[in-house]
Amino acid sequence: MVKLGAVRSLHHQVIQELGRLIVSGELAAGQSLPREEVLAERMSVSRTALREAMKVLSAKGLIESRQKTGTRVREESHWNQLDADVLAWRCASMPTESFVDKLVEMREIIEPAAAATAARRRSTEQLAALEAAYQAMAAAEDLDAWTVADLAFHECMLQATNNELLTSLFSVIETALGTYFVLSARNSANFKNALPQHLKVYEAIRRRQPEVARQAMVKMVSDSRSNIRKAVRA
Amino acid sequence: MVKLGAVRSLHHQVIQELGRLIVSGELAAGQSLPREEVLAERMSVSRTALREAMKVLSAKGLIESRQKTGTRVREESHWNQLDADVLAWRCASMPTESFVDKLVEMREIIEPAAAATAARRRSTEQLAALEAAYQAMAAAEDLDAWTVADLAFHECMLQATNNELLTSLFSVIETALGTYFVLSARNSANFKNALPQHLKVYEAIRRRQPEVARQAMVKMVSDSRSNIRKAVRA
DNA sequence: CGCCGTTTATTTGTATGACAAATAAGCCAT
DNA sequence: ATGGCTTATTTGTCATACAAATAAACGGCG
Repeated sequence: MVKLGAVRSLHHQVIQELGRLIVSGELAAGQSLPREEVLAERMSVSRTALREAMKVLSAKGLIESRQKTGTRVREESHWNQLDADVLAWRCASMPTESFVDKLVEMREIIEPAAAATAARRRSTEQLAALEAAYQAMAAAEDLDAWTVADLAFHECMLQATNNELLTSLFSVIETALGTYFVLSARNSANFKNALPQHLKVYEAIRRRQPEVARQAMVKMVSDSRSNIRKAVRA
Repeated sequence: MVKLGAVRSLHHQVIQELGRLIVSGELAAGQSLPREEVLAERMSVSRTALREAMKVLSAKGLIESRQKTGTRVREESHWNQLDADVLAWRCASMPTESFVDKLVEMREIIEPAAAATAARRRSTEQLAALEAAYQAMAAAEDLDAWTVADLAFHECMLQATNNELLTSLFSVIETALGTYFVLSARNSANFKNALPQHLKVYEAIRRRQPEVARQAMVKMVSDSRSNIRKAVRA
């Protein structure tokens, strides 16, 4: 997932570097950055590349530039917390339980509601896609295959809500949690434990039973929560 | 809310202009933009300013640039749907009922859950802030005062969840809905209708009763939904 | 004729230098 | 001490040149 060798471009590197520094707190809120010319030289890039990066960080709410005053790190409350990069930087810098709890909390709120909505709105095609994903999970022989199918299942379910905001939100949360999922899965010997629960969710969505789908999903998420917590602690 | 006269900067204008064009569909997905030099001249800005804008749009997932190939508009599924700008552009370009419904749906999912979480986690200070907001609503003499206090109430409640992801998500939804709220409020003669429901939510959070808070909020949101729908149709 | 490596042409990426615009801070006169 | 004026500093914008990547054209070879 994480492209290690692939250095996409200079300004991309700068975005990553500065973003990480800010989100991790090494550059505290309110603190002002060196002026562009100096910062550019210090990072060994041209002012052009630096500025392109700063515009992006600015769009993410991390910094704020004004003429004469310079560029300052903004308060945490102004950050685009739901931006994929910002989330990734947080995951990298605070692998504490508390942040994982917040991610899981989001999941607990979103997924059951999404399951219920999907049960109400899914089209025939969407149901077929969901079934295909389930079958792939059932047929999975190794952990990697199962993980791929699992993600596909959740993706299909979200698309079946026909609300792209919901889809987008969850994909963000999922990505962030992915960091820890890898860990949790590596440890679990029998990875197909959750299969029956996925079946329950699928069946409820097929039969258009929102409340049944919601309850099944509540259970599934709460189970996986304890797994993730165990993995993070370890 | 919307700064009409304030033209922040050139690249900011470019971001807005191109962003709007893409989200509205006037620049279709897959379509490739003119090359930078041409596009810059066509928009009467330097290539530098244009590029700074394009990097931001790229970060929002709207476009994708590659050497030799040029810059293309990305599929809708790659957009950062939860980005404040993207949402704003959507609100501006598709004032259809269906999008409002999606926003309201998000609200129906988030707010009750947030109320319940706040009832569990709120600190004494956060409760005090919530009460202050409620008192301001009760004391409001005109619509503007009430609107400000109303927003403050919801803001306080979300902060009381102590989950900044939740806070951030809702503030985005709220901003987007704000466009329509204005309309709905203008028409309602007795704007203080919702006051008793806010009291119920506040009381439940004070007494640390998650389920009561959730139910009260469910009711409040569903009431406001019908108001908004009426307003949008009008 | 068709395949495959090479060259070329085009487009984005990066660097540099110059100037415009805004504005905080210092200065000066009152 | 205060209010307006000047100045110095920093970001904002522009123009130009070159580097790097790579799709497309080319050309040699089986």
